[in-house]
Amino acid sequence: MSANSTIPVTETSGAISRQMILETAARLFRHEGYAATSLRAIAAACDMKAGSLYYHFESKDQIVSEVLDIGVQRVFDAVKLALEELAPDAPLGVVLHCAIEAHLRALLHSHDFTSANIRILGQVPASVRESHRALRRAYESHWLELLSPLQRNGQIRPDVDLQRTVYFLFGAMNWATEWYDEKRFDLAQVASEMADLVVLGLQPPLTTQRTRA
Amino acid sequence: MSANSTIPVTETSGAISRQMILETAARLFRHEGYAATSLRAIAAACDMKAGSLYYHFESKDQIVSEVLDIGVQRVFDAVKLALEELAPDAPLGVVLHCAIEAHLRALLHSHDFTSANIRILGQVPASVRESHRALRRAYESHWLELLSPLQRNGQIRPDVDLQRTVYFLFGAMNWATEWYDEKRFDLAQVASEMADLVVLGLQPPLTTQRTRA
DNA sequence: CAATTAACCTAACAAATGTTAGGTAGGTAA
DNA sequence: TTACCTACCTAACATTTGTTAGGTTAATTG
Repeated sequence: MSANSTIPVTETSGAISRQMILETAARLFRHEGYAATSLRAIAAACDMKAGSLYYHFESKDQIVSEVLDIGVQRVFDAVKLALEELAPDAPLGVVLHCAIEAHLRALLHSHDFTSANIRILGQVPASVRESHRALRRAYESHWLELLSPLQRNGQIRPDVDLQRTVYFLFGAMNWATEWYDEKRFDLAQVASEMADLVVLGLQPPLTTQRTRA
Repeated sequence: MSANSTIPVTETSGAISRQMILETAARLFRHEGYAATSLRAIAAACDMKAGSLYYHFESKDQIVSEVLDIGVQRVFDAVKLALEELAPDAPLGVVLHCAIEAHLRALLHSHDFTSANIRILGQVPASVRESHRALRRAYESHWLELLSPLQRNGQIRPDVDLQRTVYFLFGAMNWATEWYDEKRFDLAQVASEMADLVVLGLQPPLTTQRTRA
């Protein structure tokens, strides 16, 4: 944390390596799974040897633990940032579309951390999963607090259970890691369709379309 | 396949063992993941030794391959069976509720095969995943053929992309393996809420509720 | 210059892995 | 009884695993 006066932006070589290890681990975890990704494979992809990883991390558990946390944090930050740019009285459709697109973009485009998170959460040791749960809960709560005023507002049917709705939404979004292909789909359009489905439903409107609540 | 005239229903002891191995493997795969589940662990849970598994199966790949196929087939059969009991002109809400509940029930209650399927699909060797894909495609198509006439019917908005809708639905349903707890939730109610969300959407109806299309 | 430190490597360890070859107890059939 | 077959077991194999102890090199610091 000490300021370097001569070389201002350069991180230490160790911090760079550490970052590369995490990114490599995330990529391998995502594609091969947790147990199938060996420390030797991670090290080799970083042009290192397995033993050297222990200079930066205490154990494999610690590596995967950081990967998991970074994964949620990235989506969390992306969604928060996107929502901050909205007007405070933005209607339900706009809010959901914005949040969904931010989540999907962080999940599918930006980094391997988020995809890895979803894929391997069920495979890591219980202790790792346990210590990771608080962050996931916090992200879940953020969505609840996003929808809650909109229901009090009358923009969401009062008989809708928001907790379950968030589960459904997370499922629909996170499942995209299984089928989304950036060559075949347009992310913005996928986000629009998902928001429309959730807000409007499948059934056609009963009255003329230009009605305003 | 030869008929046994004296003991009619009894399967051979080998077939019973084979079945037990598959069920045990499904349970362990589901909870521990693919790579973390050793043949010795599967064998021990069956009161056997690892080498004996090779009397019934050629390899670990073959075991996991059968587990995957059984997993999809169970949901497939359950959904088909449930839909057969519906009137051919049943409205969208009823059809979806019926199919969703059948899928969720097979996924969450009946067996470990379906949960294992979702959890470990991304971890198995590519060759196994490849040979398993046809069956998954078939199940996906079944849902498409379920919704397609309803859209031609006018019960689904014409601008909805059904392919994407099925993806969203699968995600919402399959994600339930991550949060569903049979002590805390009622499966029938969860299915109802999900069907309502997809059919009606979150927003309140614009006109009086007793309108009929 | 000497001393120190950061960032690796080498080489090994005990344990666990999928898999195989060959053996064996118990029932069935001739 | 004899022969055979089913359904296992034993014991080993070659790898691979996470992890550790100790060594090495280059840069930095005093």
